[in-house]
Amino acid sequence: MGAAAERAEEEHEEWAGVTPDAARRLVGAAVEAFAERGYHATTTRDIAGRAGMSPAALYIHYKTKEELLYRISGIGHEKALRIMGAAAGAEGSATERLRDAVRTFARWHAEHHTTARVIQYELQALGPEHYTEIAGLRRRTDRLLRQIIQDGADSGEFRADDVPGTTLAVLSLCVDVARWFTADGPRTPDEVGTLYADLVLRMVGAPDPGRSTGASH
Amino acid sequence: MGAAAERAEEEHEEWAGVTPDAARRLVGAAVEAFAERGYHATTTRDIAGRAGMSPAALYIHYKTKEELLYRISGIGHEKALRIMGAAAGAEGSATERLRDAVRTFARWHAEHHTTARVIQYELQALGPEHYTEIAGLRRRTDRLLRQIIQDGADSGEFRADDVPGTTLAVLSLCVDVARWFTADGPRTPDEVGTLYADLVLRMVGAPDPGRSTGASH
DNA sequence: CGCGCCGCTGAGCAAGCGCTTAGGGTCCGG
DNA sequence: CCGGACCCTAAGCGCTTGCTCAGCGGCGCG
Repeated sequence: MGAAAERAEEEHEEWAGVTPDAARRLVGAAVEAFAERGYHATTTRDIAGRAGMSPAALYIHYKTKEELLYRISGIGHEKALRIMGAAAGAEGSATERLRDAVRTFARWHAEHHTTARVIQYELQALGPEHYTEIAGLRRRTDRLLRQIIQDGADSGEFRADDVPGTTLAVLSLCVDVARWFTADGPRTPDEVGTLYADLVLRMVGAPDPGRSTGASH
Repeated sequence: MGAAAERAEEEHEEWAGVTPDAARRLVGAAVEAFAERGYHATTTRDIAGRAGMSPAALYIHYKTKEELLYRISGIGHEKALRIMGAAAGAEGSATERLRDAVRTFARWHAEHHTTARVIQYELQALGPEHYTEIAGLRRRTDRLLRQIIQDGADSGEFRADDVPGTTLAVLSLCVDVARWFTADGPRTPDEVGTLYADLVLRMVGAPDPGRSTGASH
């Protein structure tokens, strides 16, 4: 399966793993609503309404409104972790892996900016034990990226005096895409990914000639 | 007045311009609460309680809870704009101005991370006309930074193929400091500012030798 | 001392919240 | 034809929310 087909499949139904159908419609509706107004400003009546059901129907599939957020956060962060893992586990130099990591990670945050906004900015609304569980996924993502940067620093490809600080900055940069990105903006998710990969490679002082050609059309 | 004295004065009373005393205590309490739990999850009873008053006292000084957020946003974004303006208006090369801009802007977002979190991440809770007014301040800040980067690109100091995109990334990086920074973390606001200035200068391909010496103490 | 004013409180209202419960369709195996 | 499993809805419960209002205490002024 080619990269394009793979991406199309991922995109087609982001919540394909959620069954039955009504439960899936509810997650979709909740993501939309949470991203637009925030978790606390969203009512269960609003979510149910968007999914085309009565308010009570929500509670057949989810115990509480918080559980909905928890499911969304879990699925989303697992996806983010898999994206980072694919880039980190690939073969190639630290430069190549970092470029791929930033490009795909930033692109995902743009493409799925509603989901990403929810899972990155509404975390504090989770209950304590759900929060720590999700925070664990985040830490694993963080460690994967840090390892790439550490590898590049060790091999001399990168000039990174402060590896944890640089990791933090790169992650912060990618995650924040979810905050400002809109589908009607001037940039496509692909362009954001490419731009960010270029910027980050320069940020870590990677050798320059490998830069891609930028926006192409 | 030296830089240290100036910073100490700014810090001493962030809301010094707000009178009378009770109104100032309310803004302080509101910023604290909004930053911790978010605007919608914060109750007027909580704000009043933190300020040591009854819930009704809030409405003597502010018409609505939203007006409190509006005042906070206004003061905060004006401060952010002044910081960026000071760096942009200073004399020196684009490199020097960009370093100064990123250093002070990121440092402010770390030092006043509670305020910054509120003004940067709770904007959507503002009413429509208050929102557009605050968005205007943000656009002015954005333009100041873009001009610095444009100057550097024009003079050949920077290699920035995509000036608006680079501006967006730099701003995003600095703003997002407010999300992850905590006072008990491993980095001081000063260190964050210095680190970020170094990272950004490399990101725009500025000549390297000007890098500062990093953490100093 | 007396009076008005300003800042504040105690009590509470209407509305909206998350969530529950009793019951009604619709389908399938027998 | 029946009976129950499965989804769903209408109605509404208890509670909290943003906000209001009548009234009170202490201060400055005459």
